[in-house]
Amino acid sequence: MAINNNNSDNSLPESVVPEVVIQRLPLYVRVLTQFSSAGEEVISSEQLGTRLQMTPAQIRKDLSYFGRFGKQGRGYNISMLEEKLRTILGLDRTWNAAVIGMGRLGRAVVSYPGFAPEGFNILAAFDASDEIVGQTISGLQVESISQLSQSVIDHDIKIGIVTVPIDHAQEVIDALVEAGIKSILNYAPLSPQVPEGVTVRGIDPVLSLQSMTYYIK
Amino acid sequence: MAINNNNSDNSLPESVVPEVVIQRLPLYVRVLTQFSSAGEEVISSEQLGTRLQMTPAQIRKDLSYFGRFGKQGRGYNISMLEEKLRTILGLDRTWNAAVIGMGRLGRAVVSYPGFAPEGFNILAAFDASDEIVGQTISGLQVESISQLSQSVIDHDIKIGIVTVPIDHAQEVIDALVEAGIKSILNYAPLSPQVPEGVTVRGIDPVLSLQSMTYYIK
DNA sequence: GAGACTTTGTGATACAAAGCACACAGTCGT
DNA sequence: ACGACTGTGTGCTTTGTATCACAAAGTCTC
Repeated sequence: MAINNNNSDNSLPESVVPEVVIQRLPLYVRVLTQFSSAGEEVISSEQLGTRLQMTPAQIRKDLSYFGRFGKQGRGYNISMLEEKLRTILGLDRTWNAAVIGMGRLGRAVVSYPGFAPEGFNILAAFDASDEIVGQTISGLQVESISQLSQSVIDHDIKIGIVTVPIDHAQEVIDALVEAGIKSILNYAPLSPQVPEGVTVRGIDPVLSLQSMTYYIK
Repeated sequence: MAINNNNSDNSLPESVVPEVVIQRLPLYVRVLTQFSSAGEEVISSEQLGTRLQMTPAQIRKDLSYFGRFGKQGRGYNISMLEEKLRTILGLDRTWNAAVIGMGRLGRAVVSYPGFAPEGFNILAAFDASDEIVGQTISGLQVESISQLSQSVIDHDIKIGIVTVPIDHAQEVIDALVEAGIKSILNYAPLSPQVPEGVTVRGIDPVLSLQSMTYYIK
């Protein structure tokens, strides 16, 4: 069967690989990194599955979308697999991001030390308020949102992180889309409308809590 | 994405409802609240679907797991449906939570103003470090983790929010489970191991970014 | 280097979720 | 108060995803 899944990006809009699979790959990368720095060299789908609480079969199937990385009777070479997965995901390079909304949440995001080590660099910060524009926060000079388009070009920004209050979130997202951004991380508590080809992921702790309470009872 | 475990064997009809459905209900509640405060009284599955970018059929199916809330030819009464859904989810009451880990992230979480209005009250804060225990942060006296079990009882805490560094996350989660907590919101970048009956939801912006980069290309 | 053992990669199968389509209940205009 | 509409609730179909199961490929031991 083996539909030939090369890494070369043809401009075909739809990928054959299910989105759920893509979302699991970073999980694999993370575990591989851990095992790797623990000095291990080889790992089986069984071990990966135990760690991630999923079946070995699912892991093998997921990986089989992209190639044949394992050796029968042995398992996967950890550093080789990690590198392959990073390349597939585009994690073999760095990505520039902008944060829009420099309130409490935006400040927490720009000063969060977890992005840079993973190759995500926040290079620009925006706000609508004249009070805040011009201030320097975590080493970033806050710009006016009207500068967005230009700044996206200047800094080669590929990712927008939205931390504005809910009532401005949709318009900020529209502006990001207008500026050519295709990947948005949205902290505002709404389901934004975006055109095809734009990926949005929401970070919403309240939503998570609200679905957990169903099970306490 | 995150691995969650649930299986409270209550043979109640509710245990039959797929977890994905439960996770969508808070979304419906949110939109209903918005429409309601915009003065609307009735909404159709079509309108809801447009707003949430899903098919009307899916919304009707989801709701049909819990009863018949709509009127043919008219739609759903907004405030009635909102109330029903809140009751189903257990959002018709407040829930007490504890935050464990009072570093940068934990401080941001306890001072985040988005939880209380939704009925989630953070009543206790914990840390392992002697430096921090005893301090007052956002009106909370930081306690030692050894106090956890007792504090869970004293404050009737039902939700644990984990904001410790990754290398202590599993042990903190174990301690929460040990203390009888069944719902955990995990900010640490790992897939924790928990026994059946405990629900964990992960908040992990890096993971979200890492799966988005696949699509920029 | 032969035979026992391990673990992959994948077709086939089973299961779960989403979407369709329509009978039926209720609404609205005249 | 009746006919044209509207929109729900749901059995059935389709699509999508996870799991099973096993041949093939490789490893390890003596």
